[in-house]
Amino acid sequence: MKSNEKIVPLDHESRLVEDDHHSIRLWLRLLTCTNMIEGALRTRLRESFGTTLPRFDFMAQLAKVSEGLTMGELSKQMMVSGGNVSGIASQLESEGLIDRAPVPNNRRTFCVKLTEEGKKRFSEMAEAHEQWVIELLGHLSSDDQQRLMATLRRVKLGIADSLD
Amino acid sequence: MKSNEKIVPLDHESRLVEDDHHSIRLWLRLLTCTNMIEGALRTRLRESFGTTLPRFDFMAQLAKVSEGLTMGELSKQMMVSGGNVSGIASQLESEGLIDRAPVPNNRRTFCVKLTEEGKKRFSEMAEAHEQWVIELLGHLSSDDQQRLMATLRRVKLGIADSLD
DNA sequence: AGCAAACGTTTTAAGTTTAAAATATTGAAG
DNA sequence: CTTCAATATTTTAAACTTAAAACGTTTGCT
Repeated sequence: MKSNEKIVPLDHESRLVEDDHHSIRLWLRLLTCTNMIEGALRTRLRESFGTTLPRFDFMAQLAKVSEGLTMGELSKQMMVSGGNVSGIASQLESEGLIDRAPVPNNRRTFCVKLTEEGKKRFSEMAEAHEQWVIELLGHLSSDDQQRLMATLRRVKLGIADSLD
Repeated sequence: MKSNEKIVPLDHESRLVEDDHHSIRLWLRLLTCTNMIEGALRTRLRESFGTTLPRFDFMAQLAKVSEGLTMGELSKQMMVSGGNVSGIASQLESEGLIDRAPVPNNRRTFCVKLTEEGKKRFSEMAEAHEQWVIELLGHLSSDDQQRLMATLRRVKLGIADSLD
């Protein structure tokens, strides 16, 4: 069974088992919510702008930082593999939306930035994207949003913690 | 800017704008949490059992329902495209973990079930999976878990609502 | 200087995912 | 009975994703 390597009074143990199932259900619900939002955003990005979520995310990271980012930083921010950002970058570069500039004292890295065209295209998409997210999450009360934000912060820190 | 098609007193409007950003930040945090958990589970499933998250999810859906499911039901439950379950099903079938049986009065659909071997393999994985999820989420207090569950329920319903 | 380990990125191979087109079956209306 | 729309699934093409290997670069150590 589960969590029974420790011997505990029965009601405590059954409580533990209940909590265990709660963790799974919580995870599945979290996943469902994320999938629903992701799906809605993907569909709309495609229909409205003919682009994809990963391309949008890539550009969003760059838009936040005017100095540009290295491929490694992008990979970390986006939480995807290095090879992944590499592929998306080639596409965006060939479309003239980003620019890879060499860095003075390090020939291994690039400084990736949005081009002017890239900034323009991104800002068009970003406004629509923000409205979509508000449409999807804005029905929550301000209090709910704040509490959720705080709880997810604890989730995030707890996970980081349990991954050493 | 944003949300300013209505004219409202300035402090209300700036409050609105703040809430807007909160929605985006909330979405990004939700996504981060989900990605972290998904990544951890994927890595462990691969290292411990040489399988993948989608294959595990597919089997998990079947394990919940002894009568079996059709491909369409699986697709809906897993919230992925039909073509996707189709591909995963062929793999699992060729490995002898699931079984596709024709349905009496409808030659279009299959009834997909776990084989005995599939049930055995799944139950081994399920226990480890549950422990991993508890490890990742169990640090939240029981109260936090319950509140989070309730709030995510509202999120889910609100999204379903805003998608018509 | 020479060399090994670490770093940053790209490439590769295998697999996942999607949207859309294709296929096959059912049901219903004329 | 025939045809046409709806249903259930599979196939296809393009894109994304990962882990691991390969590559060039940097850094530190002797």
